[in-house]
Amino acid sequence: MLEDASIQQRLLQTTESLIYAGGINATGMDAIVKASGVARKSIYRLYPTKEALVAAALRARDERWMRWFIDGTSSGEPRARLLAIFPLLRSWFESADFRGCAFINAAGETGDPSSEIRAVARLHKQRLLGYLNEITAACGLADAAGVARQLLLLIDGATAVAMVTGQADAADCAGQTASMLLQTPNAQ
Amino acid sequence: MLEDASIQQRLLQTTESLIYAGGINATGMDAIVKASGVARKSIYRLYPTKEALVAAALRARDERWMRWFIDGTSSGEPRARLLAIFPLLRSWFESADFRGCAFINAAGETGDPSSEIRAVARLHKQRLLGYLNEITAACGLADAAGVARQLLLLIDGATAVAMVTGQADAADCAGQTASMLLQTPNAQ
DNA sequence: CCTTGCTGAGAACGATCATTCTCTGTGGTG
DNA sequence: CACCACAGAGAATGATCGTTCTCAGCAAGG
Repeated sequence: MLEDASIQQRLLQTTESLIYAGGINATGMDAIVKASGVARKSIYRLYPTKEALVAAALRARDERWMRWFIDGTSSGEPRARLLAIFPLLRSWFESADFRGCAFINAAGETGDPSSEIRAVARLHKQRLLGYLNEITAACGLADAAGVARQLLLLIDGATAVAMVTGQADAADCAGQTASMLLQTPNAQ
Repeated sequence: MLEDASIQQRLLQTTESLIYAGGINATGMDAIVKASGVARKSIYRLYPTKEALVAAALRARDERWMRWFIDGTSSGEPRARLLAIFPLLRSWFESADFRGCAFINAAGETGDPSSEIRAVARLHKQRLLGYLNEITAACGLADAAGVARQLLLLIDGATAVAMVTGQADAADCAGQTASMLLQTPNAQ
């Protein structure tokens, strides 16, 4: 028997990329079964419903995305780490399968605010904000929490604009804005 | 006979609010027929397919939203108009049926980049950017076009964050960032 | 060997999807 | 009055949805 973890990872990975590429509602269980090679019965034993499967796939994406984001912004002095965010985003925007923020897309597609999917999206933004807070605090900024929130706006704004318009240089624009924020008397 | 415009407006208005509240794919034609009181046959005579109907409803929302946005930012001197954007956004975020930017949501739900829906979303962002450009140009900023793009990022970022987290004060955060942008030596 | 439990493959289910069709007015124009 | 195009209501259609069920194969434990 293949280990449990293997089949589960394969299922979550397939689900994640299918719903990221085509949307949640437009992705049927048939497609997930066919693309992942995991049997329907196994899927429903692991997750009681499609919504639970999608939520789990989004949680897996959260882990992967945050790891990618942290890896790309963890070297150098704090200020350089902060400004490294935006070239990193640009490389993401330029990748062939870029389709915006999976969590904003998922939340936008989900009507019910108390849905598990919305909860995962909220958690992702909280985690991202928490990490941004670490960096701004390390920069010694007077209002580290406030600047972190501003950075979150710039990141999500650039991601949304790049998704809708296809212009990857939205990342550069956000980066310019961020460097202005660091030049204000905000710095300690 | 009720005028053509009346039934068409009623249809588009109903479609718009249903898909804004529940998403495109989750909103069935049955629901649109029932909520609008417009017969199926009439809908399909006006629009050949659901996608065309949704695109038309989004175009109608574009007009309505832009009018609302321009109305709320058209009085006073240019700089005041610019800063009036963010309280206006906040009032939107606080409204009961706020669900983020309808165009980002729609684009995020639509996999095909060449879809008509994506085209409407692109057009909306272009129109918004064009209007922001008018304001920044009226402010006499050195890099009016660049600041307009930054404002667009802040607006979309605040809208996305407010949608996911439910925190309406994302608008205040974006407003603080915008007023910093105006204090930099960017001003002419 | 036999049982037990999980696998993949796929059939079956009722519900709902977008779309087309039929039927019954109904209001305006000749 | 007769005609015609469109209105609303809803039935029919074939496809697809999420979910459950069946069945054969295979690995591990007694």
